[in-house]
Amino acid sequence: MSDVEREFLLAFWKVHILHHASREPVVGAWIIRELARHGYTVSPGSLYPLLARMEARGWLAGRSDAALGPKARKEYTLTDEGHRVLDQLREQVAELYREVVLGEDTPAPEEVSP
Amino acid sequence: MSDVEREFLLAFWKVHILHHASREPVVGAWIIRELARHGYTVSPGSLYPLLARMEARGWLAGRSDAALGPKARKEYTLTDEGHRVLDQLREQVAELYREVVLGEDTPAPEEVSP
DNA sequence: GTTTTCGATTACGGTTTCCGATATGGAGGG
DNA sequence: CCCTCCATATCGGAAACCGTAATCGAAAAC
Repeated sequence: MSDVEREFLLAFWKVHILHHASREPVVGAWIIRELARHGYTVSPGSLYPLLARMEARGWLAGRSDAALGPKARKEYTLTDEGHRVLDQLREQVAELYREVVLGEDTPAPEEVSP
Repeated sequence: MSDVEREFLLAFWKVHILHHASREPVVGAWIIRELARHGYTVSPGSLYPLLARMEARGWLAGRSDAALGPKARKEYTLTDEGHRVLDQLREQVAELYREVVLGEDTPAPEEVSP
């Protein structure tokens, strides 16, 4: 696995999840497979509570075939609130990209050395 | 404060810290002020342990005037290992930017719908 | 028809990280 | 000597993450 600490990757994965959920429904097991394809490991015990938290926060809407019981596959889509959060995340990512990757300084009038 | 959840912001802030530390020494109190200037709040109880963890991981090198005791201001600079991690983070941020902000799909031959 | 396997999610106890308020050390000023 | 300021350290509680194992229902194998 990459040497980049998981706590960075986790945040990036979360943004990915919201991004993918904005385009088509996502499924927990699919996310696990996708991350594995990119060489990452995320266990069910980490991912499903994360999806549940995002649903609890109103960012994702989950639906499954109730006739198949509590462990039927669950599809998550982005809600309006989730879209709003994703839009803000896009701005944050763009700013991070400009500053950290492109090396542009955010114009801050009172920025001084520490 | 922004509506974007702190857990995203935290990861972005960490990247910022490493980025700034790669250019000039950073100080804990300065980071707190800078974040406050952008409307964010991070308390000492969160920041200093974070800086200590980054130092423990070998990403930051801290130095202070030992004559001033254990609570003298401490300047952190990026180590070689920290540079390596930052380089990888830049790649991750660039990829996230391409996919989530620009909307480009990463070319994945076997990518299928969930 | 029964057993086994598979896909997907849930459960659980432990670890790590975050949180905010408060405490602390030393310098500097009155 | 006391007070203020700067900067960091401390602390207990809460939240998030971790990985393994368990569980549910469908499908396949016997």
